[in-house]
Amino acid sequence: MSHTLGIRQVQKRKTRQAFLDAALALLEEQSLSSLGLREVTRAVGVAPTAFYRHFRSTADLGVALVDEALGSLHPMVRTTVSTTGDSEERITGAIELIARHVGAYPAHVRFIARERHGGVQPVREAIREQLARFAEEVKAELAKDPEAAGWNDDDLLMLAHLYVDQMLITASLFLEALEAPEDERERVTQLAIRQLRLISIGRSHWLD
Amino acid sequence: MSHTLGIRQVQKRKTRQAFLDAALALLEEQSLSSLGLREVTRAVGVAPTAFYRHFRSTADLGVALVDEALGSLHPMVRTTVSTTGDSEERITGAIELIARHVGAYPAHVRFIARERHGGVQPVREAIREQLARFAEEVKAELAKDPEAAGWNDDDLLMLAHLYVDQMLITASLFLEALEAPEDERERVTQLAIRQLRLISIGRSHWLD
DNA sequence: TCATCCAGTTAACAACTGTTCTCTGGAATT
DNA sequence: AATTCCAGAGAACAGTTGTTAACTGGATGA
Repeated sequence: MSHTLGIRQVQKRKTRQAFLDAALALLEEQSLSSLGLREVTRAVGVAPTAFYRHFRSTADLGVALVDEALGSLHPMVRTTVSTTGDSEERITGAIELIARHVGAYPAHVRFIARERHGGVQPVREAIREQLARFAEEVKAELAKDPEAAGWNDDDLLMLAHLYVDQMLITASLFLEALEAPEDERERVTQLAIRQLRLISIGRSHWLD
Repeated sequence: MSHTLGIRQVQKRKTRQAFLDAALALLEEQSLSSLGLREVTRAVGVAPTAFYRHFRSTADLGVALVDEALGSLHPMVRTTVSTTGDSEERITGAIELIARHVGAYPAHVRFIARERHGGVQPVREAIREQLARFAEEVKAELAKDPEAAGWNDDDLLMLAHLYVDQMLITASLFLEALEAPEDERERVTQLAIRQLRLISIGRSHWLD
């Protein structure tokens, strides 16, 4: 069942990845709606027309970037939410995971934060879908927790969305603090932890 | 102390406002970093060079738009937070106010949501400053509430930021639901109310 | 071995961009 | 009444943009 790719397909994949990498780099200081096709091909070191062998448009490339940035993140979210242990441990664990991820893939995080409300409709839509999937997955994990007894589906999804949004806000804060001194990042960490803690408290008294 | 403006200054202000209006309209389907100077002057019906009489660059225009969109909003936020009454009444009141504002100034709201993490640094900075001011003001109002007894300054500011971010998330959801049928907007309203309610519950048990 | 395929190239297109310098005509100042 | 000021116009600049068509040459499959 192994699927050995020919030289041709391997080369094509490599070029395609070069497009994604170059675009992501260029998008650190501009939005997708101002990203030019020629700009990307120039950065890759390839003729402008080669672009069309891989993408219909820059919007199409943007959608591919959304998949790259968020597609592989679902398992991580699931395991993070479902981790057993003290509520406080889970909070600090989640925040540290976010901090680590932002440190490892800052350009991806920046891209998602920027284009979530950006000027390119298909990309906004793709991000919206992925975040909705995250919320559904978080909801499914929350439902397993004994604390979810008595909660209805709507309220669980409401809480899940709160967590997902909070995750993005925190990621964006870490991104801004990336180049800042260590104590600024520590400040962000403490802020994020307390916000999550307050939500957690609200959660545990929801049915009072 | 009345300051009557001459014909010249009145006309200049009018043209400047025309630039802001035209730009805001063009920004409904693109980001500021792709907004061209000529594009704006064409929409206003004026020569490209006239732009420089009012703004140094499109980034400069963007900063002016931030002030227009958020500058006049501070009194509204203050009075909303400080409104007396049942906690539940204050929540529904705040959400309805947001819904009304989004309905009245959708382009402004879209602009802020889009450029908060957008590709133009001075504009991001201007938005960040305004939101920080909002948080400080919300914090000041929260501090007056008897429920704030025993809270330290850091925690009050943490809560204030949570409210401000939640305000933006809600506004963005209303924006997406603007053209949608009435029941979708009602769904958003109910979601926002419950999220605010959960935060409010967390707040009241924070010191337990 | 030979015909087919197809990722990437080359050349050309009309249209667009930001910015400069020079000019104009009516408002503002003296 | 004479002078200064200045918002906007006009023309020109060198570069840029997306998209088309026709091509090349090495990998692929018969």
